[in-house]
Amino acid sequence: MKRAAQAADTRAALIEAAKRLFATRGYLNTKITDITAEAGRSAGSFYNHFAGKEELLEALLAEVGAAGDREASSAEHKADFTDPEAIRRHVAGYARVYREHAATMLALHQAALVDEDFARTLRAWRRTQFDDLRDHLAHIPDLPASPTVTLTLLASMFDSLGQLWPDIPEEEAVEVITRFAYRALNGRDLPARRP
Amino acid sequence: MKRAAQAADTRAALIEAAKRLFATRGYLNTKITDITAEAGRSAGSFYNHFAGKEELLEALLAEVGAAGDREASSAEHKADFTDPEAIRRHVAGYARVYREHAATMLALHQAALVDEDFARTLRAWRRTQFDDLRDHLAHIPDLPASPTVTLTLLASMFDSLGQLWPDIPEEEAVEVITRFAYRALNGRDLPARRP
DNA sequence: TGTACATCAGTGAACGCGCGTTCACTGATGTAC
DNA sequence: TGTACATCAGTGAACGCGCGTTCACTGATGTAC
Repeated sequence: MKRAAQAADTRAALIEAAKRLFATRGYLNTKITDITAEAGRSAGSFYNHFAGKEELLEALLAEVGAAGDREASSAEHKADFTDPEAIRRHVAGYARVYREHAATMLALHQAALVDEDFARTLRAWRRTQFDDLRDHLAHIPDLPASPTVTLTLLASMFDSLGQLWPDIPEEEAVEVITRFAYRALNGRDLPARRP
Repeated sequence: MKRAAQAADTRAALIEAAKRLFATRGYLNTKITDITAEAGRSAGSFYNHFAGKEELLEALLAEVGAAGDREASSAEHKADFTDPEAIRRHVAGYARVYREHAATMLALHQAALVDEDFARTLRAWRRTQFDDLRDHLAHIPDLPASPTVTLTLLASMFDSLGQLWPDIPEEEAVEVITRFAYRALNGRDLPARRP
């Protein structure tokens, strides 16, 4: 079975090359021949594995989706955002997925700008994220705004992880966003952390 | 002077057409021939006025820059973010510029993804915005994080205006973001508003 | 185990589409006298 | 004011570049007998 292994190697090499290039130049600026060159294969080889750049991105998204599912099922998922620890765990989980899949997330955002299919995919992910978070706001007595609007602002704070990292160590970024979010949601400062 | 007027007309028509298309399809999805068609001119006419799509975008940015300058000099610009009114005015000013130039801002963000020059322009704008805001944090006794990090998160909240609007009336969006920001910065709820 | 043939991953030159850009042309406006 | 020429905005067909995609070919791996 050397042939199948060879094919799998090439496919993996293309995917890794694409991630590297997406991370540095971005999805839109990366040509298919850039990917094959970076992977050390010929241009034509690409089409043995993917119908186009879109299909490659879908393969990357499948990886993230699988990781996200594992994430969701593993953590027992404290569900009350009046508890700072619940916020912290969420932000940390988000940070982990982000760190491991930054290139893919960036690529998805860029692809969504020019491709309606990926725009739909991105909206669907957002919706999933929102539905998960919505329950966690239930116990907060005095939200700063309606749940939906609060979620929008909360999500944009979570997204700023991408701007903080890697300028700032991950743990610190998580801590800062947690504190920011806790204050905004609950209208008071974070209580001192239990050790 | 009919000729100069004619040329100015066409230039204006191209700019307006571009704004409409940038707002609906985005900058990256808009072809030069789309713009000329929308403006009711021939393809070649475009190059009498702009060297390319980039130069047209720069013309749009010049408009926004001029508006922003007027903004900055007109408001006397309360400068202490322990005062909710100071936050509110800032957010409102930002909202006004955003409403009037949403298409241009969107186009700039998209252009920055594929064009290093526009990426620099965008970073420079961000820096200007930051420098303005930095002073306003000086009187806050207990910031949620270092000034720079706080600014990053604050800016991303200001940016969520673009996601709220126009789903939500501008005044309400301003109010919500103000409250969110006040809580996050000062660690307590917004005092009741003086009438 | 050996031979003959089939299959398949990979190659890279060639093809062709989409779109930015050019350019010879038109007709209207401006200028010289 | 009138005539002859110059200039300029606009036109749209044609050109050509960049890049995605194809395809005939190669050589290695797999299969049949």
